[in-house]
Amino acid sequence: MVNIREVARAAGVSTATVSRYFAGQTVRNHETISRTVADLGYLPSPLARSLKSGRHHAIGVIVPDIANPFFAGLVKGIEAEARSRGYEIILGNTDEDARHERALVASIAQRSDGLIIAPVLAETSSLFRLGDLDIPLVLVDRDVLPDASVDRVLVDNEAGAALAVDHLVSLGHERIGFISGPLDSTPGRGRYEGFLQALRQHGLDAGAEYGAEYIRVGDFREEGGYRAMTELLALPDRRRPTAVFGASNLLTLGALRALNDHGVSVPGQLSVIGFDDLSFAPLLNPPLTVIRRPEIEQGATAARLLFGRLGRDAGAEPLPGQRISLPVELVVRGSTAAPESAAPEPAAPDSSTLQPFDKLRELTS
Amino acid sequence: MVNIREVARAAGVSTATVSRYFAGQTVRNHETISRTVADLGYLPSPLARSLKSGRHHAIGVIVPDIANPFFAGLVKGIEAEARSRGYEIILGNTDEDARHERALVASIAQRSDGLIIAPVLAETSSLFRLGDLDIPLVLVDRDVLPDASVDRVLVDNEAGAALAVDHLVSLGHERIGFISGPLDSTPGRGRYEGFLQALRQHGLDAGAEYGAEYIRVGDFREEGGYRAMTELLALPDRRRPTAVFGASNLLTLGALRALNDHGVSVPGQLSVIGFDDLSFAPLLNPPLTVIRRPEIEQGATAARLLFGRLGRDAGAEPLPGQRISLPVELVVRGSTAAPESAAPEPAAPDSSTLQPFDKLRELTS
DNA sequence: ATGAAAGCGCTAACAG
DNA sequence: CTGTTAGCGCTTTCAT
Repeated sequence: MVNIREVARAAGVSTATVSRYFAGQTVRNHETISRTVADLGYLPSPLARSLKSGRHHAIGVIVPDIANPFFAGLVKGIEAEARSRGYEIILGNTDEDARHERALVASIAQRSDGLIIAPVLAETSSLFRLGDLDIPLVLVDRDVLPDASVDRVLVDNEAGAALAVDHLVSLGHERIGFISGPLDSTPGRGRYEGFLQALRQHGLDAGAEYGAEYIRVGDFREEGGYRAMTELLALPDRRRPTAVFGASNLLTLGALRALNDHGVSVPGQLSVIGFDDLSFAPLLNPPLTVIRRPEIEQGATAARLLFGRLGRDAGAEPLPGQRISLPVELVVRGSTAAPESAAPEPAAPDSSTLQPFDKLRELTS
Repeated sequence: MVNIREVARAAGVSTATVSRYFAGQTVRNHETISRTVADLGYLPSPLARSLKSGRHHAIGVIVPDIANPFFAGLVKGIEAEARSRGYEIILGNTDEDARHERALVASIAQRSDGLIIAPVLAETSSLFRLGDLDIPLVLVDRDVLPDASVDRVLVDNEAGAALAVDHLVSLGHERIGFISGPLDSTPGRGRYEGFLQALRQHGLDAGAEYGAEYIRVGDFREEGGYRAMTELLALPDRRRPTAVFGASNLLTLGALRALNDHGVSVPGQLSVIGFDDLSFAPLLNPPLTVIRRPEIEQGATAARLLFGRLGRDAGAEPLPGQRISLPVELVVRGSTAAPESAAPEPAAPDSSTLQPFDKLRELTS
């Protein structure tokens, strides 16, 4: 690797002049230097520059699972925004593991100028001390800290859940199952609260009894969705829900799989709506009705927030932590419809309808 | 940021001793140093270390589209493997743009010890000079270079395509459409060749005429799949294919969307098989039969190959470029079945069958 | 406009 | 085992 000294020597100037040349300052031997640089194929070492300047020109991005389409989209949005400013992306995948996350944050924070992180779902107590970081931080998707000095990009989970309930109620549903995410995470909690509140607003029972029957709380994984749906299907026939709201894409996918396996037709026997759109949601069986949130935009927004802080002088007065809430929208596709009882021809449940639920008991025992 | 000098002073030793302490060498004042480091919260600067050692402890990963599930899985596999060795991942997203790719390679190569790249699909001439890089390189998924000194991790595209054809032929199909990727890319070309060869092996016509009718060549994007499928559907009824093989996940998804839009039932009127599995393929309408290749494993393999090179002494004799081909497998789900004509009751095509194709002409005009 | 020189934080001879 | 010192490649005063 050719360095600045060799260039300086070959061009007959000092290293300082070559450095100034690269800084865009006017130098006498512009031409000579330019040619020498090209001849030697010289490139300034980013490492040495960083050591001198104290800036890495890189930002860290830490997500729970890059293979989850939501986070992949998030990263894509961040990458584009960072790249356009000449910044590198250092990627970390926590696998939804708090210990792992702590290690990643420690390691990546040392090599970047700022961090965007979608924190692991876990008790607050087990969380790394984000406040200890000495670089700017932007939290995405999940809000885990009371610390006022970090930015956050979230979506209006309450409004999203309410949108889902409104939609189902307007179709005539009254027994609505809810497959919830963990309540100690903001998305999980927010969608849960939004669900209950919307239910009450529609004058539907949302008491403890309702919760015990129709609400299943789990993690955000597909397996949890499968299990929750299976449990809901196991309810006595007359009390089983006519619609189900899945609190995340994976949860909903799991529920769909359970429905498939148990031969329950959607939306014929049961309507399904999910939180989070997916590129392939229109191709699902049936096309999935969802609450959509803009994942790429969420990433881009987080990046812009971060660069806003990075651009400020070190001496400037500290910005208070911003909290940006992105809007969600209802996308109606084929998986939601009026409940059977509300159909024009209220066909008495025949054996083919009942069978899946009977079969179910064996499966869940 | 506290540095090594402050630690040395506080502990009453020289910086060299502190450095040795961190290198795991035996030092007299182990205890004192350990305590001082903890008190001051000292962490060695990776930047300074790298400048000194010449190693970044980071590898670059460049993919065409991180939001594509295949590449997301690939990155996940690489990340896990790198992380377990204490290496950082620097991520680049080319958006399938050769110019963009060149810039990314130039930028990322300067900040990492090795590169794993799934190259953009483009004419060879427009490719960056990978040979010019002075760090190890592993090519994944797509093979673009004659250069013998780089490693490659690919899958057996020919065998995969043959697997798909075998499956369709065994079901009784004889007019098989093929939605191909670009022929100037190895995956595109390989699957194309495999398709044709398998056809011939089954004694089916695979001449120029066949190609003109049943083979549609495009890019690897969903939109291309949609268009190709639309064109295939526009063929005169008696000559239209009874099955279609999509050369990539996006291509197949696009084809499925076209089929949906035109009201063609799958596999009733047309069987569909795709290259690349997807986590949600079982949930598609209908569950998609695919040729599966292991994306996470492909990423992990690429990373292992790269670290194999990184671990070698600079002086060691250069390893020849390895070429690892990972196996593919057929996963039969619901989107493939015997053709209509082979069904027990060969129902004469009625208007409902014809309609979509008639409607089609308007749409494609 | 330019060069000499100091220094970012660390490691590795070298001499003890 | 330990301290002194040079130096990784660059930028930036400080003079000139």
